[in-house]
Amino acid sequence: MQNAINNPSLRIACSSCNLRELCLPVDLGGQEMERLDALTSRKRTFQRGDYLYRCGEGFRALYAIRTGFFKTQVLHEAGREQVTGFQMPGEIIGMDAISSDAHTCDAIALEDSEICEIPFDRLEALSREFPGLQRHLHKIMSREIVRDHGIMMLLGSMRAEERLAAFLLNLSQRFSARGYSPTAFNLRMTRQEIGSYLGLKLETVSRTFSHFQEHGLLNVKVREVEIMDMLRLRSFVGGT
Amino acid sequence: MQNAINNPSLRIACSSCNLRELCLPVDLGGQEMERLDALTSRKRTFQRGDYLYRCGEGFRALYAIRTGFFKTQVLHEAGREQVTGFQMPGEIIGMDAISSDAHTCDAIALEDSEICEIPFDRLEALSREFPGLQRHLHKIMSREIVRDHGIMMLLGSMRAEERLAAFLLNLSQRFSARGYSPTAFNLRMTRQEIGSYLGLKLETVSRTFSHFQEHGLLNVKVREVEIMDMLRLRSFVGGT
DNA sequence: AAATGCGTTTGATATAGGTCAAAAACCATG
DNA sequence: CATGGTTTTTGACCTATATCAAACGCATTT
Repeated sequence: MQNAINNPSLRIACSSCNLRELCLPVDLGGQEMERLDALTSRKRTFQRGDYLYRCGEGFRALYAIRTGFFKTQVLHEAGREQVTGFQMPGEIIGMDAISSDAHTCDAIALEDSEICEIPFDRLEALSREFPGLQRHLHKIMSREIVRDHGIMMLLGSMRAEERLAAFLLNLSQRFSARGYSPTAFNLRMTRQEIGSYLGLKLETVSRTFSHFQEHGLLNVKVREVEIMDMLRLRSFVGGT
Repeated sequence: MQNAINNPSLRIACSSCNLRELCLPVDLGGQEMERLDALTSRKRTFQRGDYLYRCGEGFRALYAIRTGFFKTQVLHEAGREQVTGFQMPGEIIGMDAISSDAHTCDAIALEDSEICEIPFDRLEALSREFPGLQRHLHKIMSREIVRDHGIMMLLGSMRAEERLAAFLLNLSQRFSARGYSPTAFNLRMTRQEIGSYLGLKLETVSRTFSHFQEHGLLNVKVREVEIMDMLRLRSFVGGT
């Protein structure tokens, strides 16, 4: 954990960040952008397995992912855990903690990653000055709510194949938005983690991958996924 | 649908609302409260089955429930629907719509109900002036995110009995916070709706109620529920 | 190269909850 | 208070997914 203020090499401004279009500064004007730069100067790096925050920790900041991959999970008694999301560059995490001033889930790096820390009180102050930023912050929180509703739909009323198809299409779309291939990517998470997220056991996830492969929808080689028939995969989710 | 501005009998100010402690104005100072009063003057009443808003409708306002009961649901293709929540007095709904300027779910009255409309642009303007209100709005949105994570946990990793127990305890706690009995209440929603919310079929919900009754945990008579053994019900959720 | 260890795949079997169907209870209306 | 429609309960049976178990693949260490 380094102090970025003393380490100029880690200072990457929002204004020059290549995730600008996906992250907090979307749609901001020049003056707003400058002020936001001042706010997000602190960067931190994480290795696979490191915690960005833990359930119960005090709330100070939101975090924008610059590079890498995280998962968030809520813990129930006795090791039962539920993965609530997988986050990738340009996404903001930590909003769960605002309501009680403490984090209500864990955030764990799935690979070596880098984040920008956004002190929340300063973000609030800035968003009082700039209505555009304020609205954007509200949109980010609202988007999280909408995303969660989608997962409820998935968990509450889809079969295993539909869930996995929806999951893969969601990843595909997010990779695509970041300039990566929508059809070939590799998974950063284990079958176990996918299963937890989708409300399935890891064996079911593995079997469903195999089914998809048998039916020519995908090529899967452990963590490497190639979508062969996007349309048919889509028809699974909306479909029959 | 009446215009409240022309109907003084419907003008109930936040400052004199008995839900003050649960709703938007919690922790606000005198001046903030007055300004909020001016903003929430429009009331609307709904009958059982009426839509407060529909998926796709443009976003204008958040809604505070004054009396009654609502459900929210997201629609999937071909009639498949997922109930995402049941809302009671003092709760704020509509935040899903901020992200895309359009509602992403339906909100439907489960009984005759009354709401306060809170125009969102004016709420944002006011919260730029009053940091206390701003933080409170953020907390409300964050609370929704945390709530959704709890439901994901429930849908992703609990068995039918645990789900229903968690559901009843949640209702109990919310009735209790509103000054009603935590042990005896009646359900405003059908078995079907409970099932949709909990990711179960209505028959399973009905059977699980019967099991609980056989084991002396509850007395159920269709919509009337009496919790007989709160501790044992709790141990179901955290439990075994 | 062998050994160790984690994650994945696959198979055989079990079970929680789904499905289908019918009866019973409840509710609104004439 | 009879009627028709909806909701709920209960039963019998079925299936999707879980569980248990073994083998396999791949990466890392010795």
